[in-house]
Amino acid sequence: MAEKISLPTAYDPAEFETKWYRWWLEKGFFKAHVRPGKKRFSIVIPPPNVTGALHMGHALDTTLQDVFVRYRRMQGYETLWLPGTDHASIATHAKIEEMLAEEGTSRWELGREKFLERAWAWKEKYGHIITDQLKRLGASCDWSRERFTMDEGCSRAVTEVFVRLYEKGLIYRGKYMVNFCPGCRTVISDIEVEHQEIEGNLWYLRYPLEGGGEIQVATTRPETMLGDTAVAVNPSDERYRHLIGRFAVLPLVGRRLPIIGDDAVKPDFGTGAVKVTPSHDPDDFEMARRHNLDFVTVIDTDGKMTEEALKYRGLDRYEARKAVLRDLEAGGYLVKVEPYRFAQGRCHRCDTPVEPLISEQWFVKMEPLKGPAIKVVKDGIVRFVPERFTKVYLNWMENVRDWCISRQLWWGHRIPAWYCQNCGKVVVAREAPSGCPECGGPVRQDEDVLDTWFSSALWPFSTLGWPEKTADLEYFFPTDILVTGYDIIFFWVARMIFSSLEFTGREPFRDVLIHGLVRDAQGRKMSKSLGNGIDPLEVVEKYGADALRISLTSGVTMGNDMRFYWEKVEGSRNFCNKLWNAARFILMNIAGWSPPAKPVSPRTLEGRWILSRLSRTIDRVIDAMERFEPGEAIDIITTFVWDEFCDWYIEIAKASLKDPEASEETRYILWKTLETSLRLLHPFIPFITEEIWQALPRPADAAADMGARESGEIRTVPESIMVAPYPEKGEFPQDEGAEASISMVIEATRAIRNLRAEVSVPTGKEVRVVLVGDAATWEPLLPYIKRLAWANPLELGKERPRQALAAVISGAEVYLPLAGIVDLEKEISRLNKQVKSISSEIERSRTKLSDQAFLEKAPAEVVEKERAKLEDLQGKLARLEERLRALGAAMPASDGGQNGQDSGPGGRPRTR
RNA sequence: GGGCGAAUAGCUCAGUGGGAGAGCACCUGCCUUACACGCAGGGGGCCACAGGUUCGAACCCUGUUUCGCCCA
Repeated sequence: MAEKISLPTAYDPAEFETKWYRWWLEKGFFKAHVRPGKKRFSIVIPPPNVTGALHMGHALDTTLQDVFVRYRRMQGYETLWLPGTDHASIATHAKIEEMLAEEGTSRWELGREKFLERAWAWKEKYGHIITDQLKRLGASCDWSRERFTMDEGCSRAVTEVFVRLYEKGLIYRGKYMVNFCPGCRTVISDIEVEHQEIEGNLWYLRYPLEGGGEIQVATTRPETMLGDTAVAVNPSDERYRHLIGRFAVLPLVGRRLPIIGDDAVKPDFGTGAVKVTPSHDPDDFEMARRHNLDFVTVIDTDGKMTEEALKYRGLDRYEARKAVLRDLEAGGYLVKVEPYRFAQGRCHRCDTPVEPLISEQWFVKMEPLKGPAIKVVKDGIVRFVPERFTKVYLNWMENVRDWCISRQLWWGHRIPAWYCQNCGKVVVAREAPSGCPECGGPVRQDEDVLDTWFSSALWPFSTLGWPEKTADLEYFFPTDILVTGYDIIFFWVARMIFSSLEFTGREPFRDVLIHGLVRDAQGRKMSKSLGNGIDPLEVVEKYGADALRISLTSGVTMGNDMRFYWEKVEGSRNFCNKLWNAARFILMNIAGWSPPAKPVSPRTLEGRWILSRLSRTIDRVIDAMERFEPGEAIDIITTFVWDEFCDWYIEIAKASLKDPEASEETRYILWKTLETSLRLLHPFIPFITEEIWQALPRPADAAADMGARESGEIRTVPESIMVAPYPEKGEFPQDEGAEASISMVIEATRAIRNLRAEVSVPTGKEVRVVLVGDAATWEPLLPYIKRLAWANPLELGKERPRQALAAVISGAEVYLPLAGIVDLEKEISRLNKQVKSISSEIERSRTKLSDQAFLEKAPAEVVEKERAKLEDLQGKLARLEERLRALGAAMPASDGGQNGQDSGPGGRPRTR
């Protein structure tokens, strides 16, 4: 065994990933500059929660963004990817409160000021964790522009927006039915309520009528009966119509309840008569306003019963339910209980059942804002990719209700409203007023903060300096694309659109790329409670960031969910290893060689072929990228690199390198194809491509080859692949002749390899092969086939060896002569099998070509293709049958046309 | 109740009008000095079902079934 120099034969991403990231940062390649007049590409990151840790969703979102960012940057766009984090009001609040609870204290005990100190300390300590994790993935963000939703600039934008909306009458304060989450201890907006079907009960209650009789009502929430102020029926309901205008008496309480008629009552629900609790049900709230009913609040914001609940006061709402039911039953008011499925509203964040309550809150009036937000999408100025999400967006926007923006929390942007302690005047202002402008009395600021999404709605322009007219805003806004998951279209995307239109007069971005969720291998959502989440950093450590990036993009369709599989990561890593080893092979063979300054036009067949294939690959990749289909783009490149470059070109090149005539060109082609493939791949797998690219030799005058392609701008030699130009269409010539020839080489090689496998001739072992075909056509191809099929000697013969295995290909036959060991019977049956399958294909093709309608209506090129196919098949069949005859086989009862050559395309249809 | 998506090889998924594909898994043979994280070869599919449009349908239309998601 010859000594082997111990080169790293397998690729080890841990060796270089962090090194290159640090270097890119040092070099300032991520930094964007305002260059008026230059084409630019900008994008803002969906800011992850400061408190969070990176999960697969972030990894997917980040990878997709980085792919587009690096692609455009290489294409010469001045590219800004603005990073940052979100203060995540409720989520952070919960974390801090949890921490305080562990210390045995609470936010109430600490007070607002101290609480905020703790929160900021937490943010300073942990806020960079998630951004550091993004760096591990290779995110090429401009970190010099990193923002935080509660930093000074963003906070100023928030105040400005609030004040302007208030002054325009688009923000108002009022007492309405809102969703209160007893778990988070704050009001939440409509979209933060998740409706969940649960198995509950429907209780039938008997309410005595004044003046005798009774009326039965059904409810899923008996404890709220303490707050009833009416009983309602549908006015067209014959059963109850006569009762409208009379009164019922509320059990346990004794209140007089008017019986009213309202169309909102569904006659088929329960008994058709419903109790009306205006303070604790949104529908009842509306009904109460229509009928001027009283409001009695029996549940407070802790989820406990109020004074109005009389003897039940202080009880938790579910305890109260038990107590009320017990008393109702004791009083004979409970008629029956039925199991009943209904939708319960739960808090998006903590899953606690929300409590509908009447409360004074701040709202954004949506009616005037929604029109432009609908128009900009309908007009195609903002486009959703995939397109189907347009409908989701429009449907929501068209039915949007006013947005409750105040939250009973401390961590966040405090509402810029002050109340006069004397006259009660409300002052909304950019700066804290020193006193009441009306009466000079002392003022106190509103205790509440704003919904987290209020600030993130401004993200694309607040981060660029709005409301100032900054150079960044001028140059980089509107941004180009937004990449995010379908789960936050309403929370975030929609709100950015109307906010941006209102305050900048422009759309915040042009294309909204919506991706799906990363699920676990069983298709379940990854979640903390299930414990089925996969830490992206663990994947990076085991397989490298590049492998993770491939497995998150490859074969994935925008908008569809995907599953995470370790096997897929492994396969992705295997591709990296393949690329690595191809590079090793090439580097070994071009050691000491310098690439020429100018592109070389290849003269060898294989050189013309691979550049042609490369050229087609570039076309397809660019098309896929422009259609926002990165999953398709990466597959196109990997297939080219693995299946064409490595499996065929490099194998051919092993011989060409030894040929003095071809070796110089072969080195060039190896280098050029690798170098171009690396640039194609860079947006997807930045680390390994940089590592290899840096090891490649550069042309003496690289600018001539790779730079200076944009008129008016002379580029210096790129220092890094990330600022090297992305391959362009038309960069390499396409050569149909070379492609056709190499296709023949491949077909012949495969046919021979099949025959070898048929008789277990091991790979690499040389055997004699005879090829029968047109000499002028095949002669130049023989050297390739000889090597690739280990066919030696490979004879271009006229004689067909009898003792041989045969295969028929387009325009030739190949024979594997094996004197004495060919089992004639077996060979005949093998060939007969092929006759059968070809015959049936011929049959199908003929039927098609004899169909007058097809000939007339199908496009000429389709018909022509079909004719060529039939001709090829018939040629193959004729030669197969000839072979069978030569072997002395009885002709099979094949119907494929013994005179294949005679029955031309479109020949008379055969009937049977 | 309304809307959307999915249904294609054992598994995970590509494929939007013209010869059913990939990766993994499986079977056979190879450590052919770039790569065993590999090479060569192979098996495997009434493209959910029923209609329709079309010369031609996995693909377009209608309906049905199953699963999932969103909205109310």
